[in-house]
Amino acid sequence: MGGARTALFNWLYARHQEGTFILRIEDTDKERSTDASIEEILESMRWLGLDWDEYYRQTDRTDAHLRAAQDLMDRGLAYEADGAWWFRVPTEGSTIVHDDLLGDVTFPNDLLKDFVIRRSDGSFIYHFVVVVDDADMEITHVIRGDDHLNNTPKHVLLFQALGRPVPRFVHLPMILGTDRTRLSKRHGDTAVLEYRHRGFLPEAMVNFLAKLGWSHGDEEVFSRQALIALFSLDEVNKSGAIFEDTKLLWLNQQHMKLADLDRLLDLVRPWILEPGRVNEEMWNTVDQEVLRVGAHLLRDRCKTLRDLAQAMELLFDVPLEPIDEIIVSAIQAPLMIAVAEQLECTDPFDPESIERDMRAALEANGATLKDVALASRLAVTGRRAGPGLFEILAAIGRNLVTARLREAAQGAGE
RNA sequence: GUCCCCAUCAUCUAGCGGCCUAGGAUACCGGGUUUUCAUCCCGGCGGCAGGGGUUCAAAUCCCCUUGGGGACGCCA
Repeated sequence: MGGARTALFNWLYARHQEGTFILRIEDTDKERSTDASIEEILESMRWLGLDWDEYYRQTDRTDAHLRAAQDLMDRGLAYEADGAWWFRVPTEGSTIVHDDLLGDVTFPNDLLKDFVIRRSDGSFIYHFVVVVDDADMEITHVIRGDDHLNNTPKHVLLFQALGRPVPRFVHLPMILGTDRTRLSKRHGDTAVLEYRHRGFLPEAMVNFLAKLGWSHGDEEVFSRQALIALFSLDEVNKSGAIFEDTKLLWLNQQHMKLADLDRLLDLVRPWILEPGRVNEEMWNTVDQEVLRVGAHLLRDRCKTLRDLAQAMELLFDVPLEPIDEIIVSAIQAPLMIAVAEQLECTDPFDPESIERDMRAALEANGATLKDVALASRLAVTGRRAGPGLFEILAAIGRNLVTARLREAAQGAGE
């Protein structure tokens, strides 16, 4: 999650500046960097919509690393010991890191020790490779996590030894878990893709992550375009933030309300099909307008795509999965039959006509809407709560509505 | 232990010396709207870690303490 936030800030900065966003996989540790772990990173980036202009793996650039290391050896700035190549750190003076966020941070050199740049097996160490790559790729801004601040003097020294300009640094504060320690797999860090699985919208995740450390006055809800337009390093915070998903849930709801309806339907589709009650054919043959209107009515009370999918199931011709018990009294049953009969001829089948005809039918039977409102809602939707009765009836459609009314009336008193 | 960073409500934060008896958002609690629920609107709860300075004036600047985090690998 921390990596995603770092990637996002880099991406926002690059896009805002209309610069180049390079995705570089730091795979110099064979143990850590597997095809699966790299694929997860790529898929997370794709899901979040963080598109890249160039792509590298550091291990693809070994030739360049070797040339740079050999250069240091040739000039006596590095030496070999125990089969590894070591960078010689000056014993005197100090190294200053100019950080655009934190200001100047001074590290006495005598506290730094010589460090390995090339392992005895011939592979290179991250600290060395990252500097060579940044220099070769003419990276202007190094925006990364706070945990790298202590490594930065090493990097500065290497840039200087290589005779290359030192880029600008921005060290972002850590994202903390609810236990206040750095977010890690052991302490409740959830993979980015897990949030996709939980039914979050990528733009909500992006909005949330952006706000974790960046703020723009009192504004809370940002579209991707707005973030690109407004993002500025000047508005980045210096202190660590705890990752709590209560606000993420709220943001997701906000973005679901903002989302284009057709896109929302595409996104919610897998969740509706997943339980298996609604199949592909039913999805394809149902009136699209039913889905659009239904999604529009239902999304106001949903936090995630999962919630929405569960709610939208009632739009399909499948047995209701009642959330609340459907209770129809012996007195209500004939009234509901009368309503069903009336609705067979209601035309058009829209909220206004339904309300008018329903009230008329009830009045003709000496009853009022109040007598059957809740029972009808339960019969047709399987729950006590939901959108306006006439709106949801109209959205569900005549056939399902009348069938469910009759079915519930028949089961009355059981 | 050594070094580095950070410090405003439970959480995310605004604040860059006077506009602050500290503003917004989430969460929570009330009220309104809604035939229901949600949305929405209104209100409430709740914080400048502590102590010294500097200044006419400090949440804002400086120092100390405390607290939190991070780094000290032939990991990144």
